[in-house]
Amino acid sequence: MIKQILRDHIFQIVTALNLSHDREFIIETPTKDEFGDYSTNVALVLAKENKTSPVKLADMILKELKKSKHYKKVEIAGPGFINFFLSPTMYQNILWSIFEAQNEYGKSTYGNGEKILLEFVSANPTGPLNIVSARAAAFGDTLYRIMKHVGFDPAREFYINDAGNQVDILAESVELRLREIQGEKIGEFPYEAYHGEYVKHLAQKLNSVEGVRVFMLPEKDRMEHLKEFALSELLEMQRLSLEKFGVTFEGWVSEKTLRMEGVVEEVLSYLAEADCTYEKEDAIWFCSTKFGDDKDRVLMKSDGSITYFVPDLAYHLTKIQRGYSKLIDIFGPDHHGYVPRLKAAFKALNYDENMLEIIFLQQVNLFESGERVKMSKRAGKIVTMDDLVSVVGKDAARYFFIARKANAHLNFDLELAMKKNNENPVYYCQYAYARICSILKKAKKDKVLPKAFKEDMLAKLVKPEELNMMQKLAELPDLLVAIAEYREPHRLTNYLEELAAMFHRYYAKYQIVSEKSKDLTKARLLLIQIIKEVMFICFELMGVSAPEKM
RNA sequence: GCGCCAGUAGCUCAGCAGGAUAGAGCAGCAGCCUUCUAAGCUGCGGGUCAGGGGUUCGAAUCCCUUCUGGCGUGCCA
Repeated sequence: MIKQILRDHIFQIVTALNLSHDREFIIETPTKDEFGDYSTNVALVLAKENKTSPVKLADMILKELKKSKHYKKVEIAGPGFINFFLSPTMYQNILWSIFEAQNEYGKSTYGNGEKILLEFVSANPTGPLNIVSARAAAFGDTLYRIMKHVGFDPAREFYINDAGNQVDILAESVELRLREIQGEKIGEFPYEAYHGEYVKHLAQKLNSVEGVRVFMLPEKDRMEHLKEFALSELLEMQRLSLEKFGVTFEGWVSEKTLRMEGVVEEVLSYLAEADCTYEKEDAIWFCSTKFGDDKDRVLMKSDGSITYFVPDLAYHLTKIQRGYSKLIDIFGPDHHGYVPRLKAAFKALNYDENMLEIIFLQQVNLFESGERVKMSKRAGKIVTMDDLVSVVGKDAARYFFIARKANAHLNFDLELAMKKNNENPVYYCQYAYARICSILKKAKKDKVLPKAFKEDMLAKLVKPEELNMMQKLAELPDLLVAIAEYREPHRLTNYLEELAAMFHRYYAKYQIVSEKSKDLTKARLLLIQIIKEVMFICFELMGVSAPEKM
């Protein structure tokens, strides 16, 4: 916001001075206060192409900048940086515009309505969602919300792997448990089967509804029946877990349905037409190595069944057909090897491979009393998303998951997430919000809260802490754009923590409702009202609640 | 072996897209409630940005290389 104003101004000057300006310059907020509120490297960057020294060039630009009233001071520093010290009036104007924007603040048309498909979670419907899925859900959903806020047209999708091997094994696992319940000796439960308790629960449920009738069906029909039953149950369970987590999807796409629509054959024929398939050892292969993959991949196995890859590729093609220009897949850490073949297929079929963007989330390690919590999927010992949410709550879980950048391992400290003090960043931020609400409430009760805020009330805000907060508040729109563009939601939690810290410090140092000056009180109440609104937007974008009382 | 990701304070992590003397929180030590929520605030110490080379006015950031850790490398999904 402010950066854009400064950028435009500099650009105007550079053009007016007839300077060559091929290279990009930046506006940044310096780490040190003495370097101003903002600074630019424009003179450093453009010196060479204008055949002059950075300091001389900075001097030329500075002369023009000084003509403006927006700046309290502009100066040259170091090797040729130009530092800006903004006037309080400029900050006050911006603050007022934030107040007027209300919940619309930070919204923009940056994304130009570009249709973006975010696919995430897409877990196998063979068990409860685990914590990596939870991370994906929090990450994908927050990214969705932020992208939408800055003018993209994103959609969330969950791809259901309801066909194929894993599902067969699921059905078999349920059948075994069912036989067990009905008193049959099944011996040792097979190694590959699903060992989780939830399989027993499924079997119990089926038993209480249908009992032995299940086994009156012929084998083939019985397996279909079991599959259908288990899938719908588990899918519903997953959907509920996500809903409790505040995550919904615009679309649930079933692999089985895709297969029935004949897309598998289509994809095979496309690849064949592009002359990218061949037969070997009774299987049909895709020569993905021609397009950068490590090895060729099987499309149709020697037993005539299809690999996971084919319907998944078909699914991706439907995304393009539905008009999405960017396909973002959010994957867990165990899918690295899968990307080259997808990209290879895009190339083979003459689609721009850059349409496909993969974000990898690294694994999540749970820690309890400094000890890593061991999980084992086969033994059925996984900490599920529901477990986590019931222990630490939705707010802490969502917050912790987006607080780290995607491609870093996430050490999830369960105790920290449950703590209710300033060590826990979620509470730290929420507490700042609740404090503001409390002050506003009290001000209203004491009849010092103005009926309507007016812009000129802000003139009283000149303390450095106040100006710094205004600057921080003004950063949000640029930040949201950067988050959407670089797919880095974690920067929002950083921002919120910084803002909360600024407020807590301010609160400790200054009295907001003061008997001495009514005008100052009004100004400060307006300021915290705006902080509240901005914090609310942040919480909303993260899917974390903003409590008015704690 | 090959591929992907990571390595920043004792610990957990930021570092705004190449900028000025690298920042928080926690842990440690010392303080602050008769005052709008102490679920808070203030002060002090703490670094070979894994090592080495390169690119340039300038590198934690970009390139090369070595080391360490995690993950992947199915006719599983």
